[in-house]
Amino acid sequence: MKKKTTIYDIASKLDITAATVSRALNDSELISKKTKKMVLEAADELSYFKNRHALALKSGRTNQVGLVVPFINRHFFSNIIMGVEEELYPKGYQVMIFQSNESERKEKDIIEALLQNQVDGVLISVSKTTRIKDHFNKIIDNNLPLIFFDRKADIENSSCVETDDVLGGKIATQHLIDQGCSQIAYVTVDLNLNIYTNRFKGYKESLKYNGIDFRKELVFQANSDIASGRKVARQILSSDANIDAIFCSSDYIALGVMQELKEQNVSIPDDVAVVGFSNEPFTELLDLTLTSIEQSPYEMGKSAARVFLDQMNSKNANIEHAIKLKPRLCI
Amino acid sequence: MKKKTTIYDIASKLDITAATVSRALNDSELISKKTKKMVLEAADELSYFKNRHALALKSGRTNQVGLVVPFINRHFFSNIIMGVEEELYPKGYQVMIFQSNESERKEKDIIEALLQNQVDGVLISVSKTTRIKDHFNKIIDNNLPLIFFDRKADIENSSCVETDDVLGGKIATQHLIDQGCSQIAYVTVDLNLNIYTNRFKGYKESLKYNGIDFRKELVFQANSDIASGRKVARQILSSDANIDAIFCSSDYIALGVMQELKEQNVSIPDDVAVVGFSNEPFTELLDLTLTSIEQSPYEMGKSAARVFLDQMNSKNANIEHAIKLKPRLCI
DNA sequence: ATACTTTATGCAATGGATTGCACAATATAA
DNA sequence: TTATATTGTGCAATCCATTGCATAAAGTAT
Repeated sequence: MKKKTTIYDIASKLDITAATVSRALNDSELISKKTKKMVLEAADELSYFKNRHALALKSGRTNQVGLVVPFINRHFFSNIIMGVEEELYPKGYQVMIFQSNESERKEKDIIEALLQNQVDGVLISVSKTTRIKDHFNKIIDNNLPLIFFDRKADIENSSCVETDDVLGGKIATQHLIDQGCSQIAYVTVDLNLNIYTNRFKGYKESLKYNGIDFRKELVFQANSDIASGRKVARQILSSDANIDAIFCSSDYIALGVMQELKEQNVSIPDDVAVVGFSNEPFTELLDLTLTSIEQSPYEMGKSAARVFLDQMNSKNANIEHAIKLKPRLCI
Repeated sequence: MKKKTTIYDIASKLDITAATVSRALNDSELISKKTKKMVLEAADELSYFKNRHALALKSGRTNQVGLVVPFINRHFFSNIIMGVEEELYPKGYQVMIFQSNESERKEKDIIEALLQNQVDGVLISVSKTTRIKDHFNKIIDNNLPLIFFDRKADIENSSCVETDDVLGGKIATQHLIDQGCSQIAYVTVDLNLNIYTNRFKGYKESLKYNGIDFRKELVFQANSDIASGRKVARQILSSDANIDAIFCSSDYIALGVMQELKEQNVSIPDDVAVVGFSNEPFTELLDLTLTSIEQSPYEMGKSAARVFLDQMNSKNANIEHAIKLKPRLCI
C-alpha cells in the first residue's frame, strides 16, 4: 500500500526543498555536485519516477502523439506503426496507438480523447465510413499538427503522406498490357476512399495511353476480402466480356479471384493474368505467386513521422506537407 | 494560435467561479439548473474539453491501462488487443498499446513510461528475451494490478490468463494417435517460454497415457517461422526415425513443414499427419487444410481485461487470479 | 578584514480541475 | 415579520514538477 514517491518525499528526506531536488534531477548547472549525487541516490532508493501528468500540466507538452488506424492487425497498418515508432521513439515521443475499426463514431471518440490527453500531434488514416470533419478541424483549431497517411480527408492546414496510387494503378495496368493483355477487368473497392479512386484513375489513364478503350462493363465492385474476390471471379467468368486479365485493387480480392480461377481450371497467367495491390505478406505463404504493387508502409510511417517532427520544429510556419511515395511492382 | 480553453475561461465569461463551472460540468446536484445550462452552453461555445492531466494529477487515477505485446501484427496478439479493448472501452478505460519487439530493453522502457504515466494497471505478454524482473516488481510495488496473458513471468501478487497449453498439447497428440499415428515428431520453439514447455509436457503426457514410449530423437527445435519449418521437415525426412506424424508447436512451422512435405511428394495426412498450434488465420487462405489448436485470443483478451476490472474493484484484497482457458481442436 | 563576485539554495507562483467548508441567498415554517 | 431550513456559490487547498527572482553562503580580490 505504498504511496507514490514525489520530489517532496526526496526533499524532506534530505532536508532540502523540492526545487533543489527538481534541479538535481534535471541535471541543472546551478546545483552542487554533492547535492546532485545525494538526490540521485535518494531518488533511486525511494524508486522515484516523474509524474508525466504534472509535467504535462506545467509545460503544456506531453511528448505523446496519437496514431489512429482503422485496424492494427492489417499488415499494411502495423508496418506503418512500426515506421512511425522507429522514427519517433528515439526523439522521446511516445506513440499512442488506436484503432477506429472503420467506425466514424469511434474515430471521433478517439480524437476527443487524444485532445483531452493534450497530445502534441495526431497521425491518422481515416476510417472508411467517416463523412464528418469536425473532429479533424478541432485538432487544427488547437493548433496541433495533423498528418494523414494513406487515407486522407480534405482539411486545411493538415499534411498528408500517401502512395502515388494513380501511378500504382498505371504501373499495374501497364504490366498487364506488357504481358499482352488488353481486355483488363478492374475490381474496385469503396470508391469513397481516395486511394481506390486514384488507382482506378491510373488504370484508365494507362489504358488511354496505350490506345485501349475503357469499357465500363469491365469494372466490378467488391469488398476487400477473399470471399468477395471469389464472387467477383465467378461474375467475371460468367460475363460475356472476353477478359484476359484482372486488376484487383486489393490483395485479398486478388487471392479470392485466384482461388476461384484455379478451381475452375483457368490457368494463371496464361488464360487470365492477375495483379493485386498492397503486396500483403500472405503472398509469400502461398504456393501461387501473385504479382502485386508494393507500397512500403514502413517507409510511409517513417515519412509521416518526419513530417510531424518538421511541423513541431517550426511551429509558427503553417507548412502543409504533401508527400507522395512511389509504389513498386513486385512480381 | 488559440489557447486551450479552461474552466476559468468559462467562469470569467459567465462571471462565476471555476468551482461552480466544475460542478456544472460534472453534473453535481448542488447546482441550479439555470447555471448548469449556462455553463454547458458556454463550454460548447468555447469548445472546451477536460484536461486529463489535471484530472490525473488531482485524482491519482488516469483511467488508462497499459497493454504490452511482443508484436501487434500477429493475429494472436491483435485479437487479444481487440478483446481487451472490447471489455475496457465501455468501462471508460483507455487502452495504451505498446509492442516490445521481443526486446527486454524495450519492455523495460515501456513499463517505465507506463509508470510515469500513472496507468491504473498493466496487462502484458512478456517478451521472449526477458530474464530480469525488476520492472514487473516495480508495478507491484506501486500497488497496481499486473496481469500477464499467454506468456507470464513468476511475480508475486500478479495474475495471469493463459491457455491450458498442457491440455492443448495433449489434445493435439491424442488427435494424431486417434488417427493411428504412433511415431510422432515434436517440433518445439524456445523452451524458455512457459507456453512451449507446457505444450511439450502435454505431448509427453499424452504419449504416456497411450502407452507410447517417448523418444528424445523425435524432438526437433525450430523458430516460429516458415523457413524454419521447411528446414525441420527436411531434417525429419532425412532422419532414419520412421515418423508418421508431426506435431508443430506453431502454425508457421506447420506451414513450412507442409510446404516442404508437399514438394517432396509426401502425402498429408496419409504418409505423415501434421498438426499445428494457434489456428492462425492464414490457414483459411490456403488450399491445404491444417489441423490446429484454436486458442481464442479474443476471449483471452476479454478474460484478462475482466481480471483487471476485478482487481480494480477490490483494491485492498490481494487477489491473485490464475485463469486457464481451454483450447480446442480445429480440423 | 571589508567589499564584491560567484554559486547554491529557498520561496512562491504556475498549470487545470476537484472538493470540504463556509457563507450568502432564497424558500419555508412559525 | 422573524427564525429556520434549504440550496446554490465562493474560497482556498490540493495533486506534482518547474522556474524566475530573491537571498544566503561561500569564494576572491583588495
